[in-house]
Amino acid sequence: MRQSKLFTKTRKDAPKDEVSKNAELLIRAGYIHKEMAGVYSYLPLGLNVMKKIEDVIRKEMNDVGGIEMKTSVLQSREVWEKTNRWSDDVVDNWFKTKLKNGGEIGLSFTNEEAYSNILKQYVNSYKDLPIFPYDFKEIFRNETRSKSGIMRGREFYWKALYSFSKDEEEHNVFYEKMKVAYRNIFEKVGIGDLTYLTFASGGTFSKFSHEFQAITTAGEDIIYVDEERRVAINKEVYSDEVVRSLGLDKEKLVEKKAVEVGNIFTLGTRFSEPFDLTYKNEKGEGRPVFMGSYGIGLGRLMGTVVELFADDNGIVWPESIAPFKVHLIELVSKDGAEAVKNKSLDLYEKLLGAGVSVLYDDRDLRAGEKFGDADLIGLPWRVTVSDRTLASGLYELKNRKGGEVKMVNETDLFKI
RNA sequence: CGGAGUGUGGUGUAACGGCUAACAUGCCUGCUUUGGGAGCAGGUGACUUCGGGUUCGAAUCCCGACACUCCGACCA
Repeated sequence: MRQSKLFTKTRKDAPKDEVSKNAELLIRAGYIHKEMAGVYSYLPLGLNVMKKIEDVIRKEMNDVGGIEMKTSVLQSREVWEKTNRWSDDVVDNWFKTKLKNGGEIGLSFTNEEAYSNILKQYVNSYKDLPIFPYDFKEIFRNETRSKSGIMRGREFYWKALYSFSKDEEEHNVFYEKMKVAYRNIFEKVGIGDLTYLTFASGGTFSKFSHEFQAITTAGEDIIYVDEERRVAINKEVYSDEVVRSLGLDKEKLVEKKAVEVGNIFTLGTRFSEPFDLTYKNEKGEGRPVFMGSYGIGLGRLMGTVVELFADDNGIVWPESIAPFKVHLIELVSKDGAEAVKNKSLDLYEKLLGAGVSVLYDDRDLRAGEKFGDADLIGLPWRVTVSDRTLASGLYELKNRKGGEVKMVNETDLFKI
């Protein structure tokens, strides 16, 4: 896209009401707009990143058999009363509102009820299972204190998948697949090395749930990491007994701050029972469906990536989720303006033709400003066209992450 | 929800209880300049979050509300 058409602008000053690095940079670079504490609008660049993250997750979910759908944001009181989670005494962070006729409804704050209620209508036989529906959706939580920029909001976008299996055994097979799928996701968005499968409290149906914790001081959780085995224990369940039961060596565990970028959880029959979500087995006997839940907060993931890779000059996106792959900078001088513009436009169109996403800085600004913006916005590759490059017949290519600059011809540019 | 702090042009800041609320940046005009946020000139833009109070006089002091940030509790 032409940057002259991008209505957002960068700013030099950090917003005074943000301390967290992710929000500060994302606002300065024009990715997001703060509406209120814990609530952000996603501007064109920000939405672009969210979509990229969404695509990465969607692919992995589909690969393990996930089927995408979308549950409603407005939630019925009746449905939630079945699991005893409507009352504010039980769930204290509901956003609730009223219908004109006086009926009370809630804004979705998680999806177990919605899925169980829907699936009850379609699951009758063992032949219908297992199934793995999921959605991407806005979730609302009336947090008493939101913080850390987009990493903990009152409104956030997540992916939630629910598994519906015949029994625990079948569930476990899928659960293990999801561990792999999640690992792939975090690998692809560039935080694989820093993300640890973490044992956390499991609730009623399993000893542990599993969190994916990315190491960052911006995180809110404390975990104990075993570097060799690539696993960790959340402080909330940490004890000598747990360490022993997992076969870990207490001496090797290192305490780290981390952020939970995903979690997978065995629900068992906790939701299927109240909804009477059962199926008939081969013998015609009714059996409760065995469930699991698998969530990833996309905004939090985006914020985590910013926190982990940003440098003093701005954001540094991994290629997989950068809003554009290339930042094409044209630097026009008085004499060669037309030649540079023609060459830039030509390259812009060739790149687009080759399927490369490009942010083309066609604005009439000075070099320093354009470079500063490019660093702040953080696209992986910066290509500069100017009198100089024209004279050499080469392009200047700079890698945002490593910072190395080289002059390349068009063929090599396209190779890279 | 407990504790602490803050609220001033679009943005970031300044202003002892006392002149027409200042500076920077942004934005607009013109000139000049063109490889790391240049320069000059002119211009635009704030009833100082809201509501009360004290005072001859309030951005400034007091009370209340709201908002935002941080620490804690809680949570993906």
